[in-house]
Amino acid sequence: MLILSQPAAHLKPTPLPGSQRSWRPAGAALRYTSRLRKLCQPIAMRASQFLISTLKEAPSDAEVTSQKLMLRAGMIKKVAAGIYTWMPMGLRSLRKVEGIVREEMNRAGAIEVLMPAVQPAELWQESGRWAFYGAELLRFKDRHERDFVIGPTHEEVITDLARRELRSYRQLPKHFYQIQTKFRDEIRPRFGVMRGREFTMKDGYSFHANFDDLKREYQNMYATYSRIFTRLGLAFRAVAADTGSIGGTGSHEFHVIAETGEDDIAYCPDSDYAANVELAEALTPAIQRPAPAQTLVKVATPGVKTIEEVSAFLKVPASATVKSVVVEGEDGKPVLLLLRGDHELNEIKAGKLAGLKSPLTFASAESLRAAFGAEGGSLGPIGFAGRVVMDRAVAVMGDFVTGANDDDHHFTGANIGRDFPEPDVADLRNVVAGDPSPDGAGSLALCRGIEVGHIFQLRTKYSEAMGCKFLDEGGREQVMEMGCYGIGVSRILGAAIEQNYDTRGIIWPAAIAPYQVVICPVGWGKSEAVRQEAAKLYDVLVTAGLDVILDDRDERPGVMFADWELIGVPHRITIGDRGLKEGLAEYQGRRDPEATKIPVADIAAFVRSKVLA
RNA sequence: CGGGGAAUAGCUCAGCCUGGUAGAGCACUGCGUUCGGGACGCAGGGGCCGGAGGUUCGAAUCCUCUUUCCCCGACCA
Repeated sequence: MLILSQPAAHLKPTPLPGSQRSWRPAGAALRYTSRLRKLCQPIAMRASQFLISTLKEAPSDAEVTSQKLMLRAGMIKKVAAGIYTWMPMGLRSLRKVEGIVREEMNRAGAIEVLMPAVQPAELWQESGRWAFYGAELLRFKDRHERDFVIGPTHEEVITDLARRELRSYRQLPKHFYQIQTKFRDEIRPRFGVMRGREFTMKDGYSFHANFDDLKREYQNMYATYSRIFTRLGLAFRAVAADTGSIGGTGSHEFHVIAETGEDDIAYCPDSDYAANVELAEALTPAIQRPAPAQTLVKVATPGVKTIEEVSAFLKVPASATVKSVVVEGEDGKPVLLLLRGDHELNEIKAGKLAGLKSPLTFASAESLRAAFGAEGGSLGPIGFAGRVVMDRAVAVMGDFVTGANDDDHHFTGANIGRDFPEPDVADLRNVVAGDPSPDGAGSLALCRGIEVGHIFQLRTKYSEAMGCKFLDEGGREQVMEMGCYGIGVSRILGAAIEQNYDTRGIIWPAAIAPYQVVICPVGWGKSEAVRQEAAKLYDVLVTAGLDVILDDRDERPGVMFADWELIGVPHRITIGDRGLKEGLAEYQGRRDPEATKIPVADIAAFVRSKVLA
């Protein structure tokens, strides 16, 4: 009914899929070869056949640059919190990252497998992680009421595979990897693909007859990861890391350096040293503790609680104050930790102190009152009878300010030894910029990083728990040594953008741009000459093996330029009547301030050299 | 988990206080004019105003519940 009511002019013949628009240059031969190439070279594309879905405004819930740009460029679409569809444009980049990772993993001697995303609970119960892993592990039951999980990682499945398949030292070492979708039910998914719940990860697991061989493979992966991130065109740093909840010893994280990173990294500009701030050692200062010069004075500090307030009220720098942190000991008694006022407690380091409750637990207000006779904000070591541990930086302080264990009072001129007993000394704080590098090569600087890779020496944590054993040369049964190696494939795209963008949009590193080259014909719909030149150039570049897209949407130049700059294609060629009259085309690299005029006859070779550069 | 905010067209938002059957910009469709940096005019299509209940003659608007999303916090003496 609707159709019948429409004027006949609205009824146009529907073009067949893949058919050319009527104004495409005629000629059976050209059409034939072009279609043939399309089959042989599926990477090349005409924009009118592709899906370009750019947005002028980013959805309001997007927070960080990479997320906004990926949404605006139409690379991803949000489906639920932390869950995205990869749009055609984004998928091309994702596949390129996967391709590089796969190539280098294969080159390094690892072999690819594909494990299930859904895993039976039994395996997780066997490793002990069913109970240990929290709500991040998405669990569900099937119709038979059997428990399953959606895999956040695959140690259990691969160890199960290895114990079934590998029985002899002759079969070792083996390194299996996969590129696969993981699910972690993050408390607060954010930053688009950088902290999604569903994400693509390359995870590899190696099995060895002895520790030395594990260490050899660890080095192999260290080198492989460095090669991968170099090929991806990212500025990165390998940092020594805490082994965290996964367990094991020996671990490096690979971080892409970016302002918006979620991790703090301490590195030495003068050496290779780099470590997660949580792990970087704060050395003992190379100075002696000064002799006491002031007398101990108790001063009223009404309403003054925080270090900033104390510092402002008494007009002393925060570095001349000592702050008190009270945690619970194994026996439930409070333990006082002393830190310089301007330093932060490192809970990982503190948690490793002997005799403390694990995990590290801060004392309650009631127990503070009972043990110190004062509230938080007025606590200090003087007069406290329990155990006290001070940071290395505190150990060299004299004449400092600290809480008086009396509400609204502080001491000035406090000194260790004279005013309270000499406490134990430990490394309790986060390093700060300017601290000496632990490798002695200079001083530390801090930066933010996005973790895109992680390598672990797992040792026998899982093989032991799950009975993954082999027979050695002597016929003795031994537990395998294991390593595991992860790369956040989808996160890499977000990280790459955080590192490479401008006001116009994304600036993809060449290796992972969805297309290498875009041809923008100005006046496609009305100029036969433009169509011919553009189509010819397109065919030449496709034949040359370049990853090229021809923007035949017949949009105005401003729209085309804005779209492709947003999408971040590295190389753009503009062809228009104006230039053709003089035999010229234009080339503009994504980072170039303006276009360069190049003779039409040379443009293909010119672009080719740019792409290969 | 605690606290705050939001939910209206594909996207960004207005309307809500002071109830009266829903708007703008961008996007989309048609026609015309334009045509080298996100064009213009005219004419259109598109929303059970997150869901459920209540108050009312009448609810996007007021009330209750619910769902979803977002933000902040979870180092502090």
